[in-house]
Amino acid sequence: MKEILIKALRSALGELPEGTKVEKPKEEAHGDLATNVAFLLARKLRKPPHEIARELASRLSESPYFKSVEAVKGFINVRFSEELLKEEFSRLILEGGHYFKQDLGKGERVQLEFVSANPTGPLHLGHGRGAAVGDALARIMSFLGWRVEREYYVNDAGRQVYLLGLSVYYRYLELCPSRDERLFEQVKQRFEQDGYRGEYVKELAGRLYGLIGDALCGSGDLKRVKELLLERESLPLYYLKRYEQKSPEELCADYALDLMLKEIKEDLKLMGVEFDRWFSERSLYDEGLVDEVIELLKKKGFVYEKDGALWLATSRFGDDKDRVLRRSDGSYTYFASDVAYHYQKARRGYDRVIDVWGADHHGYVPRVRAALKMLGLPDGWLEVLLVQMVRLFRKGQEVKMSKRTGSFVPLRELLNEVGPDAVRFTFLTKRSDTPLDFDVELVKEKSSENPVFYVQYAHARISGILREFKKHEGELPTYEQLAQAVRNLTDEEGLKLIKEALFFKDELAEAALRREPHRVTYYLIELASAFHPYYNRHRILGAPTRELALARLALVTGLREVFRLGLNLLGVTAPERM
RNA sequence: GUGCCCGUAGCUCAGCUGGAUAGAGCGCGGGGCUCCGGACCCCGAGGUCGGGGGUUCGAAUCCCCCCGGGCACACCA
Repeated sequence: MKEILIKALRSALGELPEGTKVEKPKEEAHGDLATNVAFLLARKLRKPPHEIARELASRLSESPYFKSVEAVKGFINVRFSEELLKEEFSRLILEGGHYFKQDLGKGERVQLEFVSANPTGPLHLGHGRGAAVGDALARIMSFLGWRVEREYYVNDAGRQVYLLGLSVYYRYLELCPSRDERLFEQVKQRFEQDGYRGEYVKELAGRLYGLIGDALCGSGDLKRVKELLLERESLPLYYLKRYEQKSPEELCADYALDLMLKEIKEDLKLMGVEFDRWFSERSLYDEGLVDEVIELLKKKGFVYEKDGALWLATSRFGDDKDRVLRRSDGSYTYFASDVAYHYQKARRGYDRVIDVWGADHHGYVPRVRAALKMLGLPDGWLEVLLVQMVRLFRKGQEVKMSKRTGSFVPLRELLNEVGPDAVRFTFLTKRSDTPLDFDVELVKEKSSENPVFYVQYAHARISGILREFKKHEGELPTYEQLAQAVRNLTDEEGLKLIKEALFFKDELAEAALRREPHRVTYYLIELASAFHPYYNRHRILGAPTRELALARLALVTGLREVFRLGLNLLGVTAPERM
């Protein structure tokens, strides 16, 4: 819709001045669209804005696209002509959701990395938010012409993974009657310092014990362990491949990783989120990429040694201080693998990379950006979308979440109780950089009052109308017939609905360009809250004349396309009945 | 202490690359189909947009200061 006005302005003015805006006015009285060009031209033309506006308005009013063009206090307010609206809407009926396609991405290859939670525990609410936002954005962007790849970065290396292994090992030993007590005490001590205390660790240990019995209780017969696992467990066993020189802790870690990752994949699948690629951090080490990138940075002169550690001079590119790549004990930091990871992404040839991170990682942004700059990547190449924390409430009481202490609400629990649609939609009713208070009880109890149902209901209701028509007449009109029938729509409110529906195109574009999927959510709620009153006031099938009935049928058919596409892009189902 | 995010109706939040009279849902009070789906609709009450300065034709929106909350500030992630 905006495009139509912009084109008209261009043909009247040529190049539009910097800062030209076309927007939907808040006030309906100010037309369908308004523009500020007159203000911007005032200085250059040395004429008062209202005068320019008046001249421009009279020129624009010649266009058949507009019913009216008014100049008010310097603004130019236009209203689309009925013919244009109906014509566009006919196209929408004929083309379906495809009508809203636009090639904004121009085939740009963009990688979207999101969730990427450590596989050291089940996904919780915060991860769910990241999943909802990342996936919706992926859907929206790929609909609008970007070539999007979804990726999950698996942190399967490093200290956290070791601690997971340690924790499982400890819980496992607890279960062993024949354990070596001295060994147990030693493990216990380490566990009590840094271990993961969640219930799920006990479950992992219990399952392991069920599989391998006492095999790891003493000095540990690793070969026997592996045989038992292979024999009895149907896991991907990706991590258990090279077990020979591993410690019991490492073996436990690998077992836990396989299992956790499987769980995580199931959680996400339950939510309707699928990734194109699960990228293993370990593989970066295995393939020598960490060393390679450090070597490269060394050559460029950004790496130095101090206190036995290897540092990257990130402060030269906007970071607060330099960062360690390799500790004095020879181990690598997560930062090192992260740099390698992004280096690897760059080598894959993406035009752009979008990382969706939890806001608690925001301090991390400058150092990664600095490293990318050193590697010669352009400034805008990496976009980081920070998703704010989800604060969890139960009956008005905040529940502090921590994997270590094991107190958190698993995503799975919420998905089971509330349903994926409500969960996803709820996460997308907030701008992602606003912290979100999530009262579990409230969402559970109020589930029927959740706005998601309001929107889905609109879709189901229309579907019901179509069913009804079919029941009486045997068959629905063809899309061609409906596209024609739109012309006979006479009521003012129906035309307003048509207009609202067509504006989806602009809202979608905005959502994609600004990386703000929640705009789609709000749009849909608004469209639904325009549709429901209409339904209540106007009979569709029972309209005074058959002509009008068909026209209204065409109207709701087009609306249904919008609801269906919109919900779809949010990853929410559009049910035929509820 | 330093940096980032947030502060809008009783609650949860939109609106923020400046635009015309600040919105929605929930909650609260009152009402509505003999009819295509009542998970709906209609009416109402409810605001110093945290506070104060500044920028300009115009500020919830941009800048500065202050207050309040969150997060981050490791050779942890």
